[in-house]
Amino acid sequence: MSNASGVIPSNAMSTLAQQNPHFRKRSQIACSKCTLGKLCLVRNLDEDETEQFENIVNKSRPIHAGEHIFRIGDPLDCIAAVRAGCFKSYVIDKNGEEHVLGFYLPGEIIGFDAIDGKTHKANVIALDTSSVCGLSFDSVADMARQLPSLQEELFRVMSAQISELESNAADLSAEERIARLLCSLSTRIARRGYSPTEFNLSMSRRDIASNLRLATETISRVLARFQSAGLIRVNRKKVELVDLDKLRELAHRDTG
Amino acid sequence: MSNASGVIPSNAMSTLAQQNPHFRKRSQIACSKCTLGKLCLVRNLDEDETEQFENIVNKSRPIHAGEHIFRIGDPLDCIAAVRAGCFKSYVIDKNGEEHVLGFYLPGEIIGFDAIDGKTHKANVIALDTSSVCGLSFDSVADMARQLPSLQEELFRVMSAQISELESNAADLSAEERIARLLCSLSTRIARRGYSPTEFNLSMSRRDIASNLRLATETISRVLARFQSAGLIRVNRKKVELVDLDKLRELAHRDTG
DNA sequence: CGGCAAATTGACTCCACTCAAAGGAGGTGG
DNA sequence: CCACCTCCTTTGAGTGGAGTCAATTTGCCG
Repeated sequence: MSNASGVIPSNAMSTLAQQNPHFRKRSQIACSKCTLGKLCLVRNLDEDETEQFENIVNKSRPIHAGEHIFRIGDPLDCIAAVRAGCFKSYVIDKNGEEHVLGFYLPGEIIGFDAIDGKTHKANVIALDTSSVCGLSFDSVADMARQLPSLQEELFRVMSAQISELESNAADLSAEERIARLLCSLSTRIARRGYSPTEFNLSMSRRDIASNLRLATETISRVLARFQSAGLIRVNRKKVELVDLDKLRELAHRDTG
Repeated sequence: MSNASGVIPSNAMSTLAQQNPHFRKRSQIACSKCTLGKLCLVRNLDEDETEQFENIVNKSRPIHAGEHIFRIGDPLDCIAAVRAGCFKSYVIDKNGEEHVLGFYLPGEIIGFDAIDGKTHKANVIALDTSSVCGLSFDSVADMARQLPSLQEELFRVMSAQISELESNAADLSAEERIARLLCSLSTRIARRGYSPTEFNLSMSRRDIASNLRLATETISRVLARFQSAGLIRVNRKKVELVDLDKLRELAHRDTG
């Protein structure tokens, strides 16, 4: 499947964060007052530092489901911190097949893969109505040299992404992979104070399948199997994790 | 398979880079005179900066095949830059199965996954007689705040690792995965000035299989198939890439 | 209501795994 | 130096989990 609909070729995109329409400077909501609170890069910054940080943040306008914020080849103007909604990153292989690399929830940073080579290596598209904060990477790096705890946080988040990707490389069965994704979403959603056992799957079955290297039909079948085993209850996009412990057990094959 | 042979439990390991026997300060070979030259983190440092950098580097003694330099749970004293030889990183899952996360060649940095959580997330073992430079991560980070090009290089290398891991997540056939590994090794070996078409596989078939999420037998079979197709010539650890172009074609399914 | 895409369900296929066994290669001890 | 042992690798035969193909159902939106 190709993403047909007359998309803007990436080289038509602007090359500066300030010019990218998604990341234009807007009426600010101070980082210190952001609902994400301590989930973002400002985690360990004190009041003064947070204020400093706010100066390099561009809040975006609302982004509608289906809108791209990055495309492969875009120059690394900025990385993005998800404020609300949900994104997926993906590439298209030479057979025209889409491959979903990952999902991004509020508080997570998109674009670390773009630092090497200074161009984005994946397309990133909103799955829900969303918003992001754009961060000029150069400015963040500059500021990180002044603020040790910002640099530390950057290294930490990148390191966590490396760990996460390494552990995703494991050779798991379809059930294990799906259990793992459900648990991962649960944890990440819970961090923001929402229910860890009841949430919406913003992504389609096809997106899940692509991300987990499975067929769409397998997702349906395994979710049905989980449901009849009493592990979850699922209806379209709504899932309830009935037996989170057992799901976690299924998911965590690692760490001997 | 479990790694039996009376290994030192990780908590018996020392907690400071200076105490870790692998990374004791030794007779220095200056970074500026290192055979790796511009492959290491000092890539973009000028003469003075390189000299400064040398002060935080601990060269290791020779490390024999089968020796560990990190174990899961070890505190993040230092990360390691491979000087010579070859390493693999791996975890043991709860079934006692080893899973190989990656291979490391000279010039590559081991341990970025340890920054988050400040403990190593994988075991790292030498596959050949090897040596490494130990870098106290805290010192590197401190210095990165003084030297913009060091900071840039750190971000760049971590970013590259994220990209690499993302692209490894693709759903490839056994042939594609093996072709990709061969091409990857070829490129990384060529960077150091050695032949891109003739080299040694330091790792066993089993290690390759584990890393690529395949069975050992599949590695043998596919290599045999590649050989009879005239793509490679292989004898035990020795491989010659006869038709590198066709291998690359097989490997690069990505980037549409 | 009608049209379309997403999701589900069923039947069959195939790639890679498992099980099994036979060759090498390298190391050790007598 | 050779016999022996062990581990790694290769090769063969059969199995199974997930994919493919196809048909149907469901939900969504104009």
